[in-house]
Amino acid sequence: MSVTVTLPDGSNKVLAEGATVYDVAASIGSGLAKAALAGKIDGNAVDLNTLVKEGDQVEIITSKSPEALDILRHSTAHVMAEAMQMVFPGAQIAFGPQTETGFFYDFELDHSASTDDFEAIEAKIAEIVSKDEPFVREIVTRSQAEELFAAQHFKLEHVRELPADAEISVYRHGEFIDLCTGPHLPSAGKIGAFKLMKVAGAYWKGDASREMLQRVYGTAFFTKKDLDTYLFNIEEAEKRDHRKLGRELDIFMMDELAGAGLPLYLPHGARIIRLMQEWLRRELYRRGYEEVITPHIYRAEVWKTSGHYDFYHENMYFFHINEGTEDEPRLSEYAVKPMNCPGHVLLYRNDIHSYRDLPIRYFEFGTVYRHEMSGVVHGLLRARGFTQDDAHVFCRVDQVVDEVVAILDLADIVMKTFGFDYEAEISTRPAKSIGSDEMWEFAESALKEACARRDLAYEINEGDGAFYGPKIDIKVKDAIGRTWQCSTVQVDFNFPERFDLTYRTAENSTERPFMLHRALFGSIERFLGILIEHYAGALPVWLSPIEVRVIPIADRHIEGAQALRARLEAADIRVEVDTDNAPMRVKIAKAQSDKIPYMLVVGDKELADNTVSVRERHEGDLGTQNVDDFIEMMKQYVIR
RNA sequence: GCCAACCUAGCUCAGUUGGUAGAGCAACGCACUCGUAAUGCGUAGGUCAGGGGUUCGAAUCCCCUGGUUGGCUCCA
Repeated sequence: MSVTVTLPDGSNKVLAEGATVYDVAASIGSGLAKAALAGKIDGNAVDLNTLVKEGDQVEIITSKSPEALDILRHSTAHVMAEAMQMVFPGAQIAFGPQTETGFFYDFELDHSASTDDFEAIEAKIAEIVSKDEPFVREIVTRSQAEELFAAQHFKLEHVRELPADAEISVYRHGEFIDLCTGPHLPSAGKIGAFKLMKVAGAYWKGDASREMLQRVYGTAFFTKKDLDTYLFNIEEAEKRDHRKLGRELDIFMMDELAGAGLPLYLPHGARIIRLMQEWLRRELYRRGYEEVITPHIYRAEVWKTSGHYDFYHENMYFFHINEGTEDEPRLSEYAVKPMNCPGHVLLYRNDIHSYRDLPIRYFEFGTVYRHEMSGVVHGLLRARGFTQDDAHVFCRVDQVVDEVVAILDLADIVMKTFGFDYEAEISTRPAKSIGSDEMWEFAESALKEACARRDLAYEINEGDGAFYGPKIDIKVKDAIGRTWQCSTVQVDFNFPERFDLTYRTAENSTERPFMLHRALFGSIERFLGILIEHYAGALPVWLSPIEVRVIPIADRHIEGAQALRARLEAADIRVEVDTDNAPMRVKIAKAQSDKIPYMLVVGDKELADNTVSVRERHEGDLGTQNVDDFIEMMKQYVIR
């Protein structure tokens, strides 16, 4: 008997009797294969003829397939668990999947493992790999599984939670046996290169109330060369880390005296943030937004009305102040705002609104403070104090879709302007929520309709909405492929209700408006952090804190350089002069590492005939230009 | 908040088994006055994150606090 399988190139291949997927793989020049047939076969040395009928389509995965690396890494995780049990006798094993960049395995150990143990563990792994023993799949009954894992309480717990009809498969590798659905490499020798990366803590089943396990991260590749490339890329990514560049380019700093997650902006950083705001403010004014300014602190009553006092208490900064006398104290409680909504809601409530006034769009560059848990702060990307480009749109039911479309439109302009690709997600009603079914249904379909109207593809994030309404999130892809949540559009049923917001209809009745929250940058600081990494610090000219640096060749050219600076400043160009007593090429090198877009070299020649020698940071020497021509060229970078 | 590691000059980092600190860059001074990615010489700079303990002696070992990093959890 023989079967026909389909190979990766689309051609068919007839399998001889008794062939295994690995025979197929070998015959097409690959050492790794996985045959998948309705989930019944995986990449082990299974005799295809026992499982595949004539005419079945069998997919063969070779080491060139995208899935292959996942399989390799998951197999490496097994080998690592095997090694860990030798280095740490009695280790309890939990789960060990592959990840985007490698794999991990969770353990419960008598003594904490640390990176100091990596050498010993890696040596064991290498030893196991060199033995090149096969991974063998077995199907077992539930009672067999319970017996096999009698000494592994996490595995045992997992076996007992498997549904009654589940097929239970285990993989043996040498002495090591693991509960696992597979697939795996044919044998451990296929692991070409591996490296343990770091240790971390992780809760069993991701549940903070369960055991804290030790998670060991590693990565693996088919070849040493691939591993080296990966490690090199990590180094490159570290070079563009916004925390490193933020310090090198004088953008922001942190001081432990100030407190965690509280960045201080140096002049360059402040400049960039103001440029971002200046640009956005113009776009918003053109689209019917009105800028407002609201307090940074409010009496606790505001937060009791909004619900934050109960729901968000542990993330807020509260303080008390004596508004009485020393003898007769009268304590008032205040909190620093963790969001801007209440201010805008109070502004709306200040007046009676007609249906004709809507939509009302209030925006604010609102700095908020959230006491994030100590373990989560991360440079500018997750800070405790940050500024949102926050806006709230109060509108009628018939305006919701149009408003959301307009917001998506603007989000698209923002992302294109800053050079980002993005993806959209719609988050729907969570288990714990307020509002009627009709409201949720209306809001969710309004968001979907808006996306459809803009031809914006989106994923659905089931049950991940806020308790007060559904939302569209826009995630930005940065230069190294990571995604960050930035823009958000949310429908809110909570605030209009709690603050009793109303408007008068054409029939002179009272109606409750819809309230949309929206932010485009999200947090300006987070957006800046992503920008810095995206451009490796070389921000677009229009956002560069210094656009031009004038470089006098010798000391006698400094005076002329200062005169040139004055001319450029008069044309609103952000310019400075390098007056250091250093050779010109040293000044050039300095300007390059400062990522200054344009360097203007001036010496005897230039000063004599009113020209500049222009050097662009990426293009290099552009030759000589008239000063007036250069000023004219720079006009394109003015925000207008 | 949890797990682990880390904190030495402004920055990047050395500092062997405990014997009371070092380099490069930056800064400052002098010389050089230079044509597109780093000129030479010199000077100064540190309660080794802070506090407590062990010890004849602590950057080094132990404890506490703060901060940082990587994860987990969280992210109205």
